[in-house]
Amino acid sequence: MKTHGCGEITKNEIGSEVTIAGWVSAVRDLGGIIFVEVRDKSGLFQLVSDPSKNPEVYDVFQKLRDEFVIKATGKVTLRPEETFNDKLPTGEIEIYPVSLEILSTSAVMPFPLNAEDVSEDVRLKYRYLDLRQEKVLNCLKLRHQIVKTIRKYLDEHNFMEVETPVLIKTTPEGARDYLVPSRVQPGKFYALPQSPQIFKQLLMVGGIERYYQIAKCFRDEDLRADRQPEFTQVDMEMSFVEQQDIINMVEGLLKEVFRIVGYETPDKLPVMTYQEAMDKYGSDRPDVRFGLELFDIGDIIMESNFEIVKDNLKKGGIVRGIKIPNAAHYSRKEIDDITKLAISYGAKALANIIYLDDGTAKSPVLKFLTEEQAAAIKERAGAKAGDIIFFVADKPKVTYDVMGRLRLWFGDKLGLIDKNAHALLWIVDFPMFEYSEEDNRYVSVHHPFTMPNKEDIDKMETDPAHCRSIAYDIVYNGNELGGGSVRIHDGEIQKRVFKALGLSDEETQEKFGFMINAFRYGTPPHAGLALGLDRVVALLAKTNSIRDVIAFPKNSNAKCLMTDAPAVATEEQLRELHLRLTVKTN
RNA sequence: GGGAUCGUAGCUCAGUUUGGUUAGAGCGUCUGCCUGUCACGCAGAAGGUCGCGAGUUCGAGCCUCGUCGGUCCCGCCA
Repeated sequence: MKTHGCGEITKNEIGSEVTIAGWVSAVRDLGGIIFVEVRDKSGLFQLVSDPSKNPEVYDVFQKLRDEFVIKATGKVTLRPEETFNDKLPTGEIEIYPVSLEILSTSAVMPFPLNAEDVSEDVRLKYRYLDLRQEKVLNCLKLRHQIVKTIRKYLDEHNFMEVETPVLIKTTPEGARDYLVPSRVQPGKFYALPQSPQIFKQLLMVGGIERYYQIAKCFRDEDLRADRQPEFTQVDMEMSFVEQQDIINMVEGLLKEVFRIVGYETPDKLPVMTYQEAMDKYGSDRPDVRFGLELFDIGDIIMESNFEIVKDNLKKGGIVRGIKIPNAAHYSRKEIDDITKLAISYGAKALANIIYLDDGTAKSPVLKFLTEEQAAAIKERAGAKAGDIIFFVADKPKVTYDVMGRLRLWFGDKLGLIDKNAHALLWIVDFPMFEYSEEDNRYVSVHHPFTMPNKEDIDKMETDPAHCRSIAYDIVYNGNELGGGSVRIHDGEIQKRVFKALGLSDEETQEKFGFMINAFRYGTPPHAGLALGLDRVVALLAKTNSIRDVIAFPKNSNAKCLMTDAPAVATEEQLRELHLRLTVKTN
């Protein structure tokens, strides 16, 4: 139907006849002469109607409106030099069509294309029109490039793509499952996978050795700008490997992916332990594009008369501080606001010491400290006249969290973040378990199939909080791109983990029996990782919402504004599924 | 589940402070004029249950309460 894409025609085609087809992007009717811009996936091209040159198409030109679909044939000609448009790749050429056909008309657009400020709900309702915008199209093009690159790389490294089921058995632990009622088995439900975790491990038992999948995953949790109810993971698993093999493989993969946006990643990425990340950055996904590292003054406080904090430390709490340079001039209100911010992050209080320009220090906490202790704190902070230090003393989780967020807030406020930087690093040695106040038991930090660190393995029973696992995350500019672990391939260790998680033998058997059974038949050591594809694409596209890189995303209430899903089911459907509603739906 | 914020023309917004005649602007649409535009230009016109409901009032876009919807955040997300 067409010989060229609109954006593909160059001056080399001058004199030859081409046929193009696409959407009318703009009509500029000057009375006699009419200019029309045609747009397709490849770009824009200008058509001209001139009564003295191609009068046979004038009537059709006059009928054209925005977003009509048309087909035009004519010879490519050079524009008069004074009318070159240097904003367009095709700005020096045009066509006076000898034939012009309207293939489809268009209703008036509900919102202007390529305008910056159209609200997202309007765009999502008409997502099929939104996709015509260059910016949106470019996001999908980038996503395609990235997926293509990933497939090529993994294929070249002997990975095999295998599809795993979407209707699966619900699994305990982790996020809330989406449930699908079974018609043929009344009262029973499938779950949609939160990830293909169990299946990819069983593929290893099955001898696949190297597996990957661009896998849809589902989690029924409340959404955020970077969270969708269904999202895509680049899921991979390898047999006969250790942590370093996965790291090497993924570094090679990321090198290819980042090359697409013109960034050459280092051959070896930095590796930081979880503990170091928490101590220095208050986060397991530290943004290392800037400093403002946290410091510990617990030992100094313990020598002092600061009884409230000392009590806290004795109960297992910690103290972390952050130094803000040249901030001593902050007003009382500014400091109050920062304190409120820290409280909103979960702190009970935020202490500060202001180092005035005259060399003296001002703080309500100085009365608890000797001069030596105050000097030690100043030195620990690396503070000088004109700086402020802020610190929090609380349970480790709260202290890290508050100080980590405060650090990010200051990094942003002080403009310390280089938006063009690419800070990739590995976080390793994650803890195996964390205590859940809600469930009154330990839960997996990663998942229950993660291998405990050999040195810590007996801590599973004696000191679960300090048992490290062989789990790793890849972090980019303060975002978790993905994570994985070395898996347990020994049934006995697996049973000990389930026990540490407070699962009884019966529960374990009922929920994971098939897996434990599978592991009885010769399980290769294996390890894997999954990347959050939507997030990877969003970050490389420099957009802050993953909705921008998903063709048909849902809104923050998990609703599709275009199709109005989810929708009510008919009485007949419910009856077939043996379901009765406890809410009125109309 | 909680917090913040928004909802006025097809789109983006002003008007809400201090309730008062017929609710405005830009873009878009339609009509006319216009032969080198590329955000074409010029002239004119159409276009509104002010999210919805109740209340206060002589009178509500504006005040009160409720409700629905959008966005962001907390909780949640192995």
